[in-house]
Amino acid sequence: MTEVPRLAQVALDVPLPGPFDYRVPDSMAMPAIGQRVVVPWGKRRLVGLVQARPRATEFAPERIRPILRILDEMPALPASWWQLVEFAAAYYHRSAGEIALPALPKPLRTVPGSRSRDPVSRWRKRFDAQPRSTALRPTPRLTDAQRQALEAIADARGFAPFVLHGATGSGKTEVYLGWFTRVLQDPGAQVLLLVPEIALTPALVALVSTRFPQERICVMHSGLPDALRAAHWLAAFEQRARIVVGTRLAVLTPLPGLAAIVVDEEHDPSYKQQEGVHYSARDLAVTLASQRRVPVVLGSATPSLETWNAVRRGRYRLLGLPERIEGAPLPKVHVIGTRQLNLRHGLAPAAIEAIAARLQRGEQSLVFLNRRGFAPVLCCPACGWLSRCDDCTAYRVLHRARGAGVGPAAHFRLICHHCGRDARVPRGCPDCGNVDLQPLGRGTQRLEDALKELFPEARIARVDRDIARRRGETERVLTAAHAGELDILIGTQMLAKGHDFRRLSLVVVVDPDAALFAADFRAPERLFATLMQVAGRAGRSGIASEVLLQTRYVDHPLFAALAAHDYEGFAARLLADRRQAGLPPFVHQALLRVEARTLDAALEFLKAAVAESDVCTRQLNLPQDVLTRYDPVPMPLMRKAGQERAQLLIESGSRPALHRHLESWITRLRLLKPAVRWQLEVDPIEI
DNA sequence: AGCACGCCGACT
DNA sequence: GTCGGCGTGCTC
Repeated sequence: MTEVPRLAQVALDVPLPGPFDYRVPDSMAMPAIGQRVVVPWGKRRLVGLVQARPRATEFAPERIRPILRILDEMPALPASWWQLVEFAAAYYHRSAGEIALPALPKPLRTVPGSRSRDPVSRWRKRFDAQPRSTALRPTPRLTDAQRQALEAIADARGFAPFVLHGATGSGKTEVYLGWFTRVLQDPGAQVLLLVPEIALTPALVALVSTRFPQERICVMHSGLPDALRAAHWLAAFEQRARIVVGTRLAVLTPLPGLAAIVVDEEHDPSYKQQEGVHYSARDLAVTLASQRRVPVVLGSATPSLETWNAVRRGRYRLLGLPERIEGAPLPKVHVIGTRQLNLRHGLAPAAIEAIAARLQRGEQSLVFLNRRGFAPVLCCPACGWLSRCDDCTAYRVLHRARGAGVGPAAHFRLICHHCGRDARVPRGCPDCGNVDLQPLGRGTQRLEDALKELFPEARIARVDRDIARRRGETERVLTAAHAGELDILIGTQMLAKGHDFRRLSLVVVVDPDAALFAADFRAPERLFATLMQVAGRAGRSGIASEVLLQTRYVDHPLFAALAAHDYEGFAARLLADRRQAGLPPFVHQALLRVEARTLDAALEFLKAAVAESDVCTRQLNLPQDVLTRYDPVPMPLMRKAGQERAQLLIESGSRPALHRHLESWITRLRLLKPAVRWQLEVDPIEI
């Protein structure tokens, strides 16, 4: 410890423990905590955030470098924001800088060039110049259940977590909006609404702005251009925007007036960040609510088992919306066993008839297949060759190339969905030369061809990630669908969320079976949620509607629960299974993931990590059985983009014990300095 | 993560 | 002879 006058600890987005000590030059005013600064970092300069102002340092004083500049065109970030950042840093075992800086809009975390002058006031003007909505839409009459839920939430004071459980079409959104109306009567109040996907924000923002015509809505998601995102972020921070709608990253928006939080579709896996720090925005939203002492509503038709377990234990309060509004009945679900059937292009005769009937009646059908491309794999019937990816442990998927024709003239590519490598289809089998290569299985493109052949007169469109890559195309298709200009929609889960197609009265689910027997223990939970969601697209305007589910496993309990619209029964079963098997939410997990050039190197590192873990357990005096550590194993997708991957799972019934172990483990792992890339993930959702 | 330094293969 | 491959070391 050396006393150094005028010190600042700065959080930086670098994968080192941090924060880092810097000297404040005599000529410079002491920066406030939460202020942005430019500091030297090796040969580079970085933007950082002042995290603390200590009196002494453990770092060799002669190596301490000076802060170069204070960026003070906007106020310092508030302590309430730092509190969440610091919680996340501790919980996910990363430095505060790795949480805080990526949460800032890009222009605020990059060193400003010498000629960029005062973008902040430009952003202010830009946001404030946005027109407000003029079309005021009145609040619809609430059902009794909606009103009861709303009263319960609006009566709550301080931290109060609610689960709003209601089928698609039961009017959860109206409850959120009713709550916001009350909260925003306080002129200083701000509300935060999290949604799982960018695609869902435009419709929601439109709805919210007609309900709150006097407000400008702050939209926060990664699809916004940098400057626009900065303008919105700043408006929220400076309380010029009182309503924030956004995806997971919006949870880290500084909101000084925060008074209400909603996480819509809280079960959705996209709340878990899958790059950088793998945080769960839903979990952080609940923490944020508790830190700020405000109510939080988690809405879903199929709450996650973590959330449902918290309801069962009395930690979250359950509010139910038992029926759809406007008396729209839930669709009738029929499970069709396909083993004994003669399928045409993968479709059961009953499904084809049902689509034909909809065409006749001028109603819409949705055919759901959660697999994009033409066929999942290309094979050689003569020698058994399969279109494997050279760089991944996966098959390349046969895709019809963009703009190419249909039928035999179409030209195809082989694309790996994991690394993106894209190759032309070989003229003949690379192993035996056979020119008659066959696509195996079917994806949405092939299904689209089949439906066009079966129903040449129908207006058919497809929605999946390949379509979404074309600018504005998804929007175009969805608008056409809403306007009733389409008869048959084919799509992946992109189509399952949020949309309200008025004339849709049939959903056909093609081949959901792969997820039934997946290695991931969360697969059934996810499949149930997806199928509930896609089934919920049908009959929202009150037309009698049905869901036809094609499967080889008619007796699977998941389908029985789905047909009975019985989330609670299904959740109870899954929870019982999880408890029995010792899986989350009854244990807490962390995963050490490693990437290396060879699998041996990866496994070697994990073996060393196991030894270090033993040392930690001994040093911390943790009881022998409080932690369970599994053997290092190659990851399900063993090789990705040429990197071999392996992982080590560690779990405990005690979160504090797990976290104490992780904290000291990580310190020791850093000292191993291996030539592999590793990362610790807390609460992994895919194992 | 970047960005340097450093020591071995095919090329203007 | 060098341009550049990525191994490994460092950053308050």
